Amino acid sequence: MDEINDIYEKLGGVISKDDFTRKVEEKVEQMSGLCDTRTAAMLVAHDLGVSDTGAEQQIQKISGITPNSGNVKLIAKVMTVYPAKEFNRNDGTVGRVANLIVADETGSIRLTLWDDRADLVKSGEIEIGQTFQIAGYVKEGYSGVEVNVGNNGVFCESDEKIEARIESRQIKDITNGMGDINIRARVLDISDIRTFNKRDGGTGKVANLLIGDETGKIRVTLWDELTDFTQQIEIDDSVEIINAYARENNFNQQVEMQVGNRGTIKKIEEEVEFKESFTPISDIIPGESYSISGQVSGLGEIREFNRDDGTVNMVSNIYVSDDTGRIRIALWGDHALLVDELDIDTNIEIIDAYSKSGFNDEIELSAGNRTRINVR
DNA sequence: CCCCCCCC
Repeated sequence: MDEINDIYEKLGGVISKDDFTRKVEEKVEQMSGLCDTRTAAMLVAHDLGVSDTGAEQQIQKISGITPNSGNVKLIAKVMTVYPAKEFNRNDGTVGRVANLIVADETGSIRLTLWDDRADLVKSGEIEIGQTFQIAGYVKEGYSGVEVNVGNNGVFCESDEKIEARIESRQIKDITNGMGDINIRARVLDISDIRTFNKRDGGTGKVANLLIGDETGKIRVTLWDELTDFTQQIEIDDSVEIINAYARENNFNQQVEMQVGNRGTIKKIEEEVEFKESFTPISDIIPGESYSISGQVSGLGEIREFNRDDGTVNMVSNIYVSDDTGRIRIALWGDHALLVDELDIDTNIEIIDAYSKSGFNDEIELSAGNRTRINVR
């Protein structure tokens, strides 16, 4: 308890030493181990209206934290808790590390807890929604600026009311290599769950969503347990994704969002707006993905064919016209069956079809399994 | 780490 003497001295006798010690012990108990004695003493002093306890430092708002902020003190709410991990140090001891995302009213930041503090994650004592007084040092981590809290830092539950803000990115601003992406968006398409063999011999699961906001749309890849989420949502639901990262896909060079074991996705009540943008048929050039809206102006037959790998598929061709032109659409797989339901002049939207130079060097659209077709 | 861009 000697460590709290200097704090008691600063109180100038507003309380007896015994009462102060008792209050500190109560505070430690209240915090159920989430607070060390010294920090508890500072909180008690603060409760008594004495804030000049020598360790007071201005509370830093998260939006103002930069890689050069050094030691910072903040009060923030836990938004995401990642599992604690153990690792072996060179000296033979076992280190522990855990990450959180915390937020205040100005933004969010990654918090890295070490050793004893990481153990609080492992023991389940840190929950989403709790608010903490935090003191740590800032450094540039592999996915951006983060606050590190080791054994010399402060990590202490606080009853301060924090209006936490997770800043959502807009889809148009997502670029290759970006990390810690938070986004709210509308679900436009949901894939089946596929399984695959991992390099290490295990089995993995993968599923995709297409999501959109006011600024665009992007494909999202969900891995392993997160694929179950595709069973819990429907098209036009809105979702919030926390901590995704963006990577360029290596087969068509599109930037996609990945949600791995560090990310979360959940349904939200707020409805995110999305408006499909349709390209005039005359503006279509080969090698891109397009959405068009028009009327059916030609109908072909369903045809079965064998692919090189021996599998059987089917295709039908239709033509669609708008005010600017007319284009052939190849409907692949199940889409081929649609010709039986269409008439000339039926209004149709072909969404996310791939353009290429086809038969007779004319540009055509391929409606494959990532294409949606609306008939109205 | 996973996958459509295939037909005549």
